[in-house]
Amino acid sequence: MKKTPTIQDVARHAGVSAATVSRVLSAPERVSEAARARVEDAVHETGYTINQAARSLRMRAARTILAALPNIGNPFYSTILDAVIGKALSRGYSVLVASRLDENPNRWLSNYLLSNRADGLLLFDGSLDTRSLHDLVGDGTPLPLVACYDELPDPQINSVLTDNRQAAMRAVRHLIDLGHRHIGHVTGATRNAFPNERLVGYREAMTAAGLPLRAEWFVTGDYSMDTGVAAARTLLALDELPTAVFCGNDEMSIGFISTLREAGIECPRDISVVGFDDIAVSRHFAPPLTTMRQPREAMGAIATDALIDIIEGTAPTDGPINKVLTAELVIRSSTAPFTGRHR
Amino acid sequence: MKKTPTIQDVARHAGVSAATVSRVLSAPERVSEAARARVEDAVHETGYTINQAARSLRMRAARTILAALPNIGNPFYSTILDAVIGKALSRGYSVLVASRLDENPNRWLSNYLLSNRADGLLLFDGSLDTRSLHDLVGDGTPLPLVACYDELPDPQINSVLTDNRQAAMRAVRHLIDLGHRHIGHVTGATRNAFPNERLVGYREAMTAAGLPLRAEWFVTGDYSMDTGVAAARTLLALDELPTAVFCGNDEMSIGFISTLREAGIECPRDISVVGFDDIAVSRHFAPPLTTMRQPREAMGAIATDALIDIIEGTAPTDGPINKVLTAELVIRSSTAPFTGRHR
DNA sequence: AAGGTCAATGCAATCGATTGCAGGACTTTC
DNA sequence: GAAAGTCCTGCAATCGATTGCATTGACCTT
Repeated sequence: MKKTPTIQDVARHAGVSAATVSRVLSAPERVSEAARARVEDAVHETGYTINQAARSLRMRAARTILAALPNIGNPFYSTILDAVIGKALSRGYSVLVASRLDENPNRWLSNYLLSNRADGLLLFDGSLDTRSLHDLVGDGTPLPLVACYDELPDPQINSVLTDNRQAAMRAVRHLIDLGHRHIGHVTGATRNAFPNERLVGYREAMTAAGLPLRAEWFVTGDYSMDTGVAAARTLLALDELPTAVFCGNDEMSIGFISTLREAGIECPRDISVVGFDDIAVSRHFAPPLTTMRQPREAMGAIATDALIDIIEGTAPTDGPINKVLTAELVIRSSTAPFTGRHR
Repeated sequence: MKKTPTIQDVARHAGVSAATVSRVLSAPERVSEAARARVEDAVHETGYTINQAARSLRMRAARTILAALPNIGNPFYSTILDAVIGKALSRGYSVLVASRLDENPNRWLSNYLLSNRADGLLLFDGSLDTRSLHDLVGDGTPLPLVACYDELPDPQINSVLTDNRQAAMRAVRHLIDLGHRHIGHVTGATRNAFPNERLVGYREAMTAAGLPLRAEWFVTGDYSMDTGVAAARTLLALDELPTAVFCGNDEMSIGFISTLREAGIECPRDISVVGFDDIAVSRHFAPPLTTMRQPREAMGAIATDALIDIIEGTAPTDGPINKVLTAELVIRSSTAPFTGRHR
């Protein structure tokens, strides 16, 4: 029946003013031993919890960050989000999550950020174009923002990301080292103005090894399993298959491999496949996938730390943060030495 | 440089009072055509966005719900969460996410709910015991709460869940119909006082068919792939394997099947496996998994709708909501008729 | 023309926590 | 003993939006 107690109720209980209660809670050393004890008792007795809305209004800070993801259903993002939430919690922040904001990003962003709901933005969605980002950053005081997605954004923007180009090169290099010469690529869609770094890495590795890029072995998907399936169908329609394929992520690899198998093409016997990300199932897939493991937990934690540092003004101010992480080649069973003969 | 505009700024711009601006925004029909137009222009010019903290304080409502999950990294939960976020958005609510709250649930809950950060709780985590729930519900006015997890909770608590017992029975029944008699079970841990409904369903189906429950074919995991692996190792150490196994979820099925394969036991040739949930990879796994599909999107959407109805007081008040959804048997290739001979 | 109705709008209190400023009690120092 | 300093605490303004109540004036009715 009784409403939740306010700081005034606690003050009355302890026989002090609301100001003193507030100080006990946020700067205990500025209050006498005796008063502190009485206030602490009163807090306990009344079951007081701070009203965050009032605090946010007064402090102009919500102690909340917004994580914007293209799709939480995707295990890649959900792992990162897990790390984000953990880190945010340990620093006393809550996490609001927005997903699938393809429809009206600006409405979203203002809805959350310019309205004291969230103090900063962790952006995992590369589909928001650079203009939107700049509009945000350029709006009066810069908006606390850390980008954390595949394509390299504007270096002016704070970012934490893995070196996708290097990683892709190493993945392809691995196939080349195994003796493969006919290497295809299933790319995820390039969603914004930036080049797809994994695709660029593929091209560079091929070119560096003096291998030709065959247009018919290059298929575009969207990082979903279904487009991995579609990619396999596309290749199956050809006269000649590549002996190895670098897939833009593990999900496409899974769809790709399982579709080939239905057609009698076994991996790695007939075709080697390298994926990207090392999602949870990759270890247990049949065959276990060779893949470039992205340090997802580290990504989430580092990006969150950086964002909160920016929000709290404790970040170094000499230029934007541009942290680059390195992916790790995990060799399992979806790749094997090339044993056949070309032509 | 200039701070974000307030409702006062808009009022000055439009030559009206703040009250009128507020009314234009929330009850346009109560304001004259002319004033409305001027205010709308002023809103546009100033780039005004409402300060949610102030609104929450005044309204005693945050238009935010809290989703508490055991683990977002798990694709099962992340799909539900996606639906939750979509539905919440369409009703004008934001979603705060808490994950892994095993450590100190009460601190969490008060931190979020009793402090005007969130208006209600969507609980996906069965590890919070009934006592905690009741403490919450019984605290003065009942806390808007909808539970949404595997084990059937106290019927006093609003809930949206699938009929796990029925579904488990149908899964086992499917194996029996295929001719299997030696059927094992890999169960997820029972995390609270309630019985694990999938396990109960397994037992009932077996008993109903007059089949014996062999203790050595019953293994306990925790719904992770790793415990699926462990379960397979446990069974491999036995003299005699079951010819079919019902796994408590798809992730354990995946770990289970892949580990058996390494030991030369092929699914479904040597052993049939039924999973549960129908997560995204199940379709593309090798073999594609036969499984009980839970209507995850529907679960998330219905639970969210119910919660918001409760928050807004538009829910029917005649007793708690107890919605039960039905899982669907999806037959793929991990199950096959029993062809061998027993004994 | 007086009185009544009604729509439109403004005034001012309110939500609950924070904090600059000032005052009181007490100690230190010369 | 007085001035200066220290420590603790309370007063009251403030953050920005909402809303009950009062006021205004246009228009209608008799």
